[in-house]
Amino acid sequence: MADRKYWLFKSEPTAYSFSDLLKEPDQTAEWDGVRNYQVRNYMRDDMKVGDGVLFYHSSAKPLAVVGTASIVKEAYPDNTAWDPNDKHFDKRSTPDDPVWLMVDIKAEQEFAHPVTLPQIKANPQLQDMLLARRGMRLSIQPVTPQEWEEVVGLGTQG
DNA sequence: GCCAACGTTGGC
DNA sequence: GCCAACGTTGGC
Repeated sequence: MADRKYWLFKSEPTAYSFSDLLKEPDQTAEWDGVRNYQVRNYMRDDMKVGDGVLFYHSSAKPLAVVGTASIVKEAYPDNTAWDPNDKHFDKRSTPDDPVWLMVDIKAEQEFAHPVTLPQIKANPQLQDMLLARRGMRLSIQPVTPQEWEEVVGLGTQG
């Protein structure tokens, strides 16, 4: 599809890893817990079924993109926001007026060669990746088609 | 509406 | 464990 977009999803593997995703029924998971407006807006306004996802492990060894996934369900209310027992509970969000959204992603492939952060920083083709920027903390970031090609190439072929 | 204080993220 | 870079909060 011509207008397929690409994203990078960060996750701390101690909280949720790519192998956790691979173990899910149908290798599909709800990406809940997003509590940042910019990230919510990316999900709400720009993410479509079929978009590509680079799955990145943060605060981990190694820091690396470890595989790919795709969007299989577009933004819909994040019900964890109105669960008082949930870590990400937010009383401003209700079923009638949801503030926070989530999408579903499905694993596509696990990289034979995880693409590490130092590798990304050293690669001239990937100099502009938001991930490599100091202070870039968004848990979901847009990725260009060129960056996608490069990272997937490195991940699958080394 | 400004901005200092605070909490969080996340690489190092 | 440190701390820079952000986003959010709350006093004024």
